[in-house]
Amino acid sequence: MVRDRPIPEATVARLSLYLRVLIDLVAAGAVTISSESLAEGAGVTSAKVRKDLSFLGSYGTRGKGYDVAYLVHQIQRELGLTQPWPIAIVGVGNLGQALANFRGFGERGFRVAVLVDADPQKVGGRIGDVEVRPVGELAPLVAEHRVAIGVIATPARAAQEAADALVGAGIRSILNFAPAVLTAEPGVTIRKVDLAIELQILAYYEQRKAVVREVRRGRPATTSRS
Amino acid sequence: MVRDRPIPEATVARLSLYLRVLIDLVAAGAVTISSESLAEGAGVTSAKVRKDLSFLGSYGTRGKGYDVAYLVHQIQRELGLTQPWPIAIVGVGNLGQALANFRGFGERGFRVAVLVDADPQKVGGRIGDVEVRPVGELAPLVAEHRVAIGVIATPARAAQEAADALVGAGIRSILNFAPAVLTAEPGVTIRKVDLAIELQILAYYEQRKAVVREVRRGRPATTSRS
DNA sequence: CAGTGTGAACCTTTTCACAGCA
DNA sequence: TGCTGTGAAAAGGTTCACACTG
Repeated sequence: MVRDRPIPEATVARLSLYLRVLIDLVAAGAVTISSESLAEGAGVTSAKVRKDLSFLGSYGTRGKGYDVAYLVHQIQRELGLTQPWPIAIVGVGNLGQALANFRGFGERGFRVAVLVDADPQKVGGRIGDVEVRPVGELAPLVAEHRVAIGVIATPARAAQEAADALVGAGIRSILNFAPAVLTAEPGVTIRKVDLAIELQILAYYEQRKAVVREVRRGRPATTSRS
Repeated sequence: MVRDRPIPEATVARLSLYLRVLIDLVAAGAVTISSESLAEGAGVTSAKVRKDLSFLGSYGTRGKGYDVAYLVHQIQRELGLTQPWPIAIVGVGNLGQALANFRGFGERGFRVAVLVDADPQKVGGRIGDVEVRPVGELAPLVAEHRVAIGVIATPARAAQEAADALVGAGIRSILNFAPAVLTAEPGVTIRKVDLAIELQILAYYEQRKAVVREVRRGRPATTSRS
């Protein structure tokens, strides 16, 4: 059963992370794990782990830790990963191909079921055992494969069109990799991953580090606001 | 000058987003913009825009809005984007190639200066005008091109090794695309982008939507906690 | 008077610290 | 005794609402 109260988004993201660590632990033969060890494996604090897991219910044993296999099961159930999700990718350029080939998806509950591209040159090609089809065929393909999640891997200028096509095909959950802000009717969830933004955040902190180094080297620290 | 107080990370991420919108506006010939319009273009609220921009100082004009060109300049300066950052990518598989070819980087202040791969088969290949070199040559290449930011696009099992190589080459800021938790000495910043996690978050909400639809269709709502 | 700049309220998330249980 | 589960406190981020100004 799914809980009435939704789990905080920050926790959902980490549950996914714990799942990865736990699956490795199962493979390594571990039977139980403490919040401390799981935290170390996931790169977070143990208090966070315990609080996060408490949203699933009380599955730990005081004094011992958590049963690894059971925890994997509970997290998968909560995240809706009991069966693989078929996904559709719009845009088979470099990024689309990388995503279609990404083994991490298969290992973590997703299956690339549909690939479409607006470029007729790309139609007919194959990635793995999936053939690239024209965008126009999206709706029947989505229906046929019962796709519920779409991924946009087009250039920015084609992204809104791709989103419209996905929504038109009945998809209500979209992951957008194009650097563009997309709009859709209420009820459609759009998440974005902006690769350049991630780099820019890094550059911001790198720049700060450089300044700190410079200040340490003997320059007076500035206190002014401009 | 860089502010003594760091800007909140959430704000840094959005500044980057505003920048993209503003650059488009400059191209379109806009001279001033209100927080309202910028908010619409970036997909956020106007209060957020104003609060975010206030971290840069008071660059708006009451009653009119912000000078677009000046704002672009200020954000670039704050984010450290006044000159392009040379970056190094470790791993030239599907994802590494996609990243190396990603035009968004070039447009947003980054330049792929170094590409390395552990696979001798891949060494010698070219992506754009950059040749793929062996991982062993990372240190001199990083020094030569003054690279300060590294990107890991290897499979998970090779990611820690890639991180060690980058740190050994003097890099202190790393963006990790491999689904693995990496460790490095203090002073090294590691950010991660986990493509599968993003999909899993989406799947979680999609699953919840499905449950809500089912409940609406006549099933009694559950109130139990398990 | 349109639209910025910003305290204050509010909400979310993290951290703390310890009671309670195996 | 060791480790979970969780209230309570703290920190971080968002939204509100309005004084202020060009």
